[in-house]
Amino acid sequence: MKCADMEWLGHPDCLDCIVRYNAVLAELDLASYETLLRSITKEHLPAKSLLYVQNQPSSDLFVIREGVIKLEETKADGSVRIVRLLQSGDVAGLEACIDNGQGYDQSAIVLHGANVCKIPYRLFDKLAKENSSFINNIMKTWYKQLNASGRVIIEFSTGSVRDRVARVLLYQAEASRKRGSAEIEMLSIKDISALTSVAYESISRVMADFKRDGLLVKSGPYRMKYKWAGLNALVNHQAV
Amino acid sequence: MKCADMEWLGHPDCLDCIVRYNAVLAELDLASYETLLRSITKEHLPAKSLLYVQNQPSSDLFVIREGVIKLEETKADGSVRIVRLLQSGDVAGLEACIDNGQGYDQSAIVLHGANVCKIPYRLFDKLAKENSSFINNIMKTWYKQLNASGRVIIEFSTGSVRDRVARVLLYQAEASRKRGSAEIEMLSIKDISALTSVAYESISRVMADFKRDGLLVKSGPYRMKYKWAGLNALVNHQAV
DNA sequence: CGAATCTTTGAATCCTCTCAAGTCTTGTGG
DNA sequence: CCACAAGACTTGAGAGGATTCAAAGATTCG
Repeated sequence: MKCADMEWLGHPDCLDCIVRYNAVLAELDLASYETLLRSITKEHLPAKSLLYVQNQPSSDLFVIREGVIKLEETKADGSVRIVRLLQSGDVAGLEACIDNGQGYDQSAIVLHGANVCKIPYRLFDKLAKENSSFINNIMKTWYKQLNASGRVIIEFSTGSVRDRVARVLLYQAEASRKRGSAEIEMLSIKDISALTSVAYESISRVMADFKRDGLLVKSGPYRMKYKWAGLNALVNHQAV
Repeated sequence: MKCADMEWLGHPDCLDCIVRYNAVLAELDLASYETLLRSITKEHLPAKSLLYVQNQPSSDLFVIREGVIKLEETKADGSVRIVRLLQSGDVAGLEACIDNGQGYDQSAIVLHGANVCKIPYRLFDKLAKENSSFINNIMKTWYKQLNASGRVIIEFSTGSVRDRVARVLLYQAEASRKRGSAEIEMLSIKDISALTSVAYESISRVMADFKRDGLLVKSGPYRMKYKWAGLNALVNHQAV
């Protein structure tokens, strides 16, 4: 589905999305906008589809609008690890653009369905050359995102299993809160396992505890309601 | 010690260092170089001194020439974690410059003594404004550094204690190899503990094993010789 | 040389993993 | 719309690794 078909130009959603989340395009004049927006496609991707594959030559970057995307990295020894989770507003595949289409660092996999905007690398590159502050802003945003998510990953990889799972849930909850929702889109137990480096059976046990304690209540397929305060207390080792 | 005093201009060491490691200044003409280099100071810092402190307003960035610097982050609950190790050629404090002097993300602490080049943020900023490709290059370099070190940190945080310690040692060994040395500047057991989130007693036990097996031999204060092949085999779970 | 700090080592406990056997979901095809 | 197969999740029990607490032994630096 082409942007033009969607009346992207001036589409409040789009402007809001790109400008707000990347704070990048504010300085471009409208003509540049038009060029930019017309070659962006808006796509719906079903569960388990691939945005891109690790090491493959890169041609696009993506802005996530809805849903959760996991970035999986396969190491030399064949083990797979989720190194980041992307949600609404996050950008996927920028590393490849920065590196001139040399290849993606990870594979990007849709969890339970997602809406994304696909931006051709060529466009990105052109825009970067025409407007030098564009790439500076992108880089700053990207740096912050990378830095923040790096910290998150460390938190998912340390502490007791209980703490780790609680932190993953809180991370999910935080994103859902921003969208004004009281539900989270559940990661599968195996995904949480790949994210935390914990055996999936152990995750299952902890999740069962959380449900017993009423911290989590299933509210639909792949959906759960959560108790923010309770999870927070867990992570900070306080009484509820 | 001012740059001018050290005959920095044209100093092969300096050109080599900045140009080679950051691939950033190559495009600047010599006049720009002169402005730049004169306000850079070269400093020797003793063990345990601070390059900067977390959250303090930032005014400088640093290029590490010799020695090891640890970046420590204190979390809200008071716990401290080493989130990165910097060695020769790495850049410290760039995040603060990108964020307009808003404050450093971590505290940077010298381990056993270090030589660094201190670059005022103002200079950096000025240069960035005068030369738009400057900051792009810096960002690319920085992105790669951040990305690589993020991956390293994950490796330090997962797997058995034995694996983690071996990976830390290998990481150190790799840096020492680049300098053409067969020794590593040892981290203290507590530093390794803060880096791997493992109890320091457990680290001690593993290190004792390594010494018993001849993988490590003490060669001076804070110095050790290492067996590359043996450590590698450990991490990859192969026989030696 | 001596105080402070860092490291080693032991033993008991606790946590997490592994293996194994079920149960529950989800989505597909009749 | 239901039934079934495949995959996801749960739960138990035992083994092993890591932490903790405690006390003694090295190092380093002034």
